[in-house]
Amino acid sequence: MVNIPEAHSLSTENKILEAAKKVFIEQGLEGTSMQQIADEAGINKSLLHYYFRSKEKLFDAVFTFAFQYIVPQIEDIMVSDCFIYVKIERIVAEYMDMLMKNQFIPAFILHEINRNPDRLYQIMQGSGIRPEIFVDQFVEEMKHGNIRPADPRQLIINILSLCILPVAAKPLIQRIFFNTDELAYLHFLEERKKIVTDFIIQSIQP
Amino acid sequence: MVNIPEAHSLSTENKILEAAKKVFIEQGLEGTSMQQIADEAGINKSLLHYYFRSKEKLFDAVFTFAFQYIVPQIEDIMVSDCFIYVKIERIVAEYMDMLMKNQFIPAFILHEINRNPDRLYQIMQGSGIRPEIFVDQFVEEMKHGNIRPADPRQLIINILSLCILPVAAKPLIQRIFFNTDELAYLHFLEERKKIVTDFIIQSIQP
DNA sequence: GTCTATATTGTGATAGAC
DNA sequence: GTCTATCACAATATAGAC
Repeated sequence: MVNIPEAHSLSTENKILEAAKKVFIEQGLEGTSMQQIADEAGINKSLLHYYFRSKEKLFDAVFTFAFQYIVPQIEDIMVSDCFIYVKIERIVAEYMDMLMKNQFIPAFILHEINRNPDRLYQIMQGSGIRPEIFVDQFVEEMKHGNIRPADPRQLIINILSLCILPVAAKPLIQRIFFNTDELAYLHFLEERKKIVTDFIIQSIQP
Repeated sequence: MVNIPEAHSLSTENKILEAAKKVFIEQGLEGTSMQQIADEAGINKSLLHYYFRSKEKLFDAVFTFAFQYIVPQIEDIMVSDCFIYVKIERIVAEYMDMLMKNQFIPAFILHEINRNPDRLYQIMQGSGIRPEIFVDQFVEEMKHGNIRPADPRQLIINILSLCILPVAAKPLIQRIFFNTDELAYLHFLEERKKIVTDFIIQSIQP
């Protein structure tokens, strides 16, 4: 095969997707117009409909990306075979790193979760996300006496809450505590990794 | 004064405000049309512009309400003179109660925080919200040796995260862990009050 | 595949009768 | 104060030339 199949086409499709990610994730479905996405991608409005049939379909592609991006990244760490306390330390650090690099995704997902739970259900069906992995791992560790007996669901939500909300509410916290200083807040989040890890580990020690 | 001034007018204005609260908070600024609000209020579209000049002005009224409703309610508990551990227990319980009764407000606020930080700044200026109260109280308790030395801002964010995110992400968590069972999730949140309180208190004990 | 032009519907907002 | 009718514009989406 000498020809590179659809090389040009794929490039345009990717330009659209990248532009749509940026604008949709920052402004939401209704807060975004097709014109904005076309401008961001540097192409014509009609091309959006050529590659994706409708605004909804384009949004679904972006939402699927964002959801799969933010949820299952940490499964690999969870099923690795290091000590549970090390796992938690790595999950907190890597998850917070990822969130800091994608600051708008948490509020974007939270908004969509509440605005359209049905779409969420579709996406979850199609993706290989397996929350049981985390529950099972914690139950296993409890059996072995490595962590204190407790509801593993509460523990999972504790970890996620402490990582996600400081990013989802960043502009507010940043203004209240740091006078909108960007670097100061990033430093605050960096310090937070150890604080959250210690916080969690202390709560599960037998 | 025998006449009840603007009795009829106030009633309509309130109907509009209540309808706007419901629709805006569930669907956001751009996700809501003036027609939806008028339908919800059972009145004509034009009346919205008669009482509030524009969609933005009506939204500002709703956002101000939601923001002032969710943020400063717990200041009173904080400045009361009971023991700090009792304060935290009461704050967690009352705050989670309030959030459970207003399930859509957290994601609504988080979305607006990211979408329009400037509006947030205006609202905060106008309201009497004083985050320093919490910082000062914790610093004071540290001086007296009642709680372990730590960054009070991290502590405040820990408490808020553990209370807010489980409500903001309710439809997702509910589906994953409880198969969308409403009562089961409310029970889960009810149990959570004690878990979060113990969690926090353990982390601040000297 | 990419563009221009256009169809069509929905939006926020206003004018004016009552 | 409340309604009907209507404006001006922006939105998604499509048709058709190239």
